[in-house]
Amino acid sequence: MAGQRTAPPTVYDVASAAGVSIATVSRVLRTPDAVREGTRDRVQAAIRTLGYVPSGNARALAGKRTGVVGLLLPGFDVVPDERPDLVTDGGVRVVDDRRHVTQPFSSNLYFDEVLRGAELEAWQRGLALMVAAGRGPSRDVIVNDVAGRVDGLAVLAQTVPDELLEHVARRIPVVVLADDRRSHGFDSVSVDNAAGMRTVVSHVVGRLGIRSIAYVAGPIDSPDDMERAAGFRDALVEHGVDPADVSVVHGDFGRARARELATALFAGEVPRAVVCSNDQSALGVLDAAAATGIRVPEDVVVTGFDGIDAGRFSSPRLTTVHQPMGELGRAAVRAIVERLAHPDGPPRAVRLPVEVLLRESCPPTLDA
Amino acid sequence: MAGQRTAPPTVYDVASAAGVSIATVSRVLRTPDAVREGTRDRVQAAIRTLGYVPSGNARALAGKRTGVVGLLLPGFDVVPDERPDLVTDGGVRVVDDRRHVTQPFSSNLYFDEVLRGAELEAWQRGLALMVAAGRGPSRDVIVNDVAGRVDGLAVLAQTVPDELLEHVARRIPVVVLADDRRSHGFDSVSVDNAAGMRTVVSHVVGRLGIRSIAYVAGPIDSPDDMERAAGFRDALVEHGVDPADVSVVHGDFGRARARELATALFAGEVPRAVVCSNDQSALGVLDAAAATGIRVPEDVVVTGFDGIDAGRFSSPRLTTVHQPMGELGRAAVRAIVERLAHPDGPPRAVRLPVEVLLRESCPPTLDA
DNA sequence: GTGAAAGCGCTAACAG
DNA sequence: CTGTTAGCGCTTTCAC
Repeated sequence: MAGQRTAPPTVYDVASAAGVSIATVSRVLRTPDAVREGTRDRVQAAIRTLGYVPSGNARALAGKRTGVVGLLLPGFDVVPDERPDLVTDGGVRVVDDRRHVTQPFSSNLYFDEVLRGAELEAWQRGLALMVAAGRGPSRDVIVNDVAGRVDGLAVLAQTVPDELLEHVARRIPVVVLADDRRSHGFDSVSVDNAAGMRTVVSHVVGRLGIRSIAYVAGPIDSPDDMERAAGFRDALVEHGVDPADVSVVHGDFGRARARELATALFAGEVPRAVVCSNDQSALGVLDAAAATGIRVPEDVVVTGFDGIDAGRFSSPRLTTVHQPMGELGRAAVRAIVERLAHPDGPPRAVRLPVEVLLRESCPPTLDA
Repeated sequence: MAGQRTAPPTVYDVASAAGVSIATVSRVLRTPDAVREGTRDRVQAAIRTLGYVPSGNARALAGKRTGVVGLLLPGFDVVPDERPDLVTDGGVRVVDDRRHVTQPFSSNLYFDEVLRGAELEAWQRGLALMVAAGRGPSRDVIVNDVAGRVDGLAVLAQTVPDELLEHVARRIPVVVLADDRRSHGFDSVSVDNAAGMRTVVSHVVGRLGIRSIAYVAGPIDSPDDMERAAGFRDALVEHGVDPADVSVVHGDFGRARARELATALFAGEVPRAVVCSNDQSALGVLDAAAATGIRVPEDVVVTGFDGIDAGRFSSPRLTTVHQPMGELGRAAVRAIVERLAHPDGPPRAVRLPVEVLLRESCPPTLDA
């Protein structure tokens, strides 16, 4: 049933088996109605018995379009998880997995969702999806490779250097995700970081009336962080808080670092709110609070940004600004399709709305 | 920078720009060392200035191999999540996301991991990955489409009907995942369900000395469930428990249904252990226990199977048999590559080891 | 309705 | 080392 595969049958094989020309075989596949029923049936029968599957490559070559869109993700590198304390029983490892610190974060990388969204949208439009990670030194090869096989390419921010992107953009449309690069001339789909941050902070300051605030920022070169920081400042100003009054610390978007920073912070005068530039940092702050005996939200409220899964499972559960990752993927595919339909015209930047999720770490109100 | 794309440059363009033949351009790309340095430089310069990206399709057609492997996932259908209680502030939705029942499961679908594993292995071997979901009535089209563009195809169990699979298997190697279909003549990569279940149950019966057991099974037609049930029975027999003494209830692998079943079960004589055929069911059992005031693990121990994320966050945390999903994906790509190298030879079935993770719902020992 | 023929852009002998 | 020349398998006019 498997083995012994010979050269796959081609249109020619089907054609002669059905006693027609290859053009007719092609028609049966692409425009069945343009072929007389009897002929069509014979061809289809031949296809079945020969086990014919048309070559997508030949098709793409002749048809000048591939029907495939590419998605370039940041390289997810393997994080070998080491676990202690194992016994082996009948060939099956048995591990004591209690009492370990619950792993820092869910293994659900955010781009899984982007990927699912992209796949869904591609499928709905009859397109196939090719994924690759732009990791390692072989990145150039990969990118060119993928670019050569697809009709359009979606690239997650910072996955590929601009120069490379510009190179492939001369062949196919490229849309950049989660990074508003309109200025660079690419189409882009991104999330409204500033508005999201402005909104949570408005809640903290405006609705909850908190004025003693600390801000845990991300790496200084992060475009996301810059937008969020701007939203943060806007909200402060809007509510009459002097930005100079809030203490800003720069983390690395990581949980561990945030925990250190927060521990130091809590050693001094504890602010009434800690606003974080992303969820991982916020979780680190929660860690620090728990370790220090500071209560959340009673003593300090904490907010994050991203909407990662782990924030739904933390205690207290994390108030955050949720980014619609699935939508990002879908919008990316849509953008490619549109650009394919309208090759000319100025670059477009799509902004996706975010959503503030108020959970226990910073609830709707402070009473109760 | 974007717009105004004209027909992409081809080898011919590069060749004439560099004053060489197309063969030389091809050589610069494939076997750079076979070209004199001066020539090579001129060609590379032409490539840069023209923005040349070789057509993967033409390449695949001429070279008789695509360098792409396909991965067919079960259709992840959109689960539109509806949330109540929203306010809108400055264009950003603000949602009260407290007090909701924590969503039934992590959105981390298990095949995300399979996908990541496959991508990683493909990348390491210089292959690209094409993904598609075999959903809906257009499945045949999708499958043929993908099959026509790749060198080999990995298919997640039950995603594609056998007949279709057999059809495409005549063109390219197919490997079935998570379902030992050796009997059908396909290569397969699967997980050792029976051994895993046998091992947890040995722990429950052998080490913990529990003899009053209930088993929450999955759908009767699930091959996974059958293997696990067999492992369950083996362990019982091995430890001298009469399988006829355990009450077996059939669920649907879903959390809600399991909760119902467990609630009914707990209304009668509460068993000392509930072994479940998958994690979702086990979580449902935990739900029922919590609602009924039955303590886990003091009154009843509960075990699951799969190792999904949600089991790490439940309370108590779930003892389970963890399946190496990432490895599944990697092994799938490996299997394809091997089959490509050895087209003939009998179908091979790869079995991946599982791991028992003892967590609080069924700890290593019952004292303390 | 159906067939003949010209490519699509590239690789891979085969000559020089 | 480099150029010539066949195709790879399919789509697509253009005739019939």
